Amino acid sequence: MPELPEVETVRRDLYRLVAGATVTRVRVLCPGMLRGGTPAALQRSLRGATIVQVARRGKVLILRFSSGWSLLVHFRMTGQLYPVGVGEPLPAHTRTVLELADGRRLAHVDVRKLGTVELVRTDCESAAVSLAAVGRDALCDPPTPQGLEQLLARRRCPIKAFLLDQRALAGIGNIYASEILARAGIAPDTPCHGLTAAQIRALLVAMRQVLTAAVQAGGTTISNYRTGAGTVGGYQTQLRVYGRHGKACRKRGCPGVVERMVQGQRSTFVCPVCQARSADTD
DNA sequence: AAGAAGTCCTGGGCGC
DNA sequence: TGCGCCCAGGACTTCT
Repeated sequence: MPELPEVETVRRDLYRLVAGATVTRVRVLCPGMLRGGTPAALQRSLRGATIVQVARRGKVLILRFSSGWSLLVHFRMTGQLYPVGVGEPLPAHTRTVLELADGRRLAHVDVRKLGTVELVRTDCESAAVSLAAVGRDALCDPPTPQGLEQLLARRRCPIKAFLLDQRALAGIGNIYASEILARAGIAPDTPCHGLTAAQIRALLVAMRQVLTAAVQAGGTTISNYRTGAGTVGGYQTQLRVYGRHGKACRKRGCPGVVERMVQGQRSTFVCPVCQARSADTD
């Protein structure tokens, strides 16, 4: 479940490992995952081109090529992207392969095929389908407390649902939404418009702290996330609530036991002590 | 118009 | 041992 810290880790690894590499051939093994393009168009646009930049917006990874084309990769649940060494076999569930001039292959692996790959001209990136509903980046371009307050005042949905909505704030998924709310001490089902100014400031601080620490740790590996170097992340050992139902809250001195609840068909993990609903938010 | 619910997809875990 | 069921959840579509 790659979210912002995982995609950022992949971005940094790929920049280090494949920037400057030249594509000699593109193999599309699962055409159904392509968005707005054909295997032939990928071949025409990327063959002979050099990877010049690796960027990210929200959870979307952007490979920019010297030919003036960009490849937008969304990992959804199980996507991975990493170079495979010369002579090594392609991993199971490889969906797209960029063969490189030095013999390595940049493999796009996705067990569940929920991810997407979109070819778009670099000068028209903002018009891409993959970026159409992507708002400002939660890590690199967060709103001010006043700006967030204005956004939240208009929304009546639970704050957890707001954090998962990529149109407002891009990059946060189910794991980090739980973690950010735990750190901020906010109950996930608090209606957006019921948050106090102090809670909104705490939310922004928690968001920055959690996302920054997760990027530093190389992301969270719960099931099959891999970094751009093919290794596992390290943030799973620092998770405060996610996946820890029945275990003690990790906040120092807190006697709470983490609970699991279902909200919008998604698991949410919460410490009932740190994240107690205040009486006036109902 | 906003929010809720359904859909896609497949490996792994679980119960019988 | 093996079968079948259900779960994981990001984003899109459809419904209310």
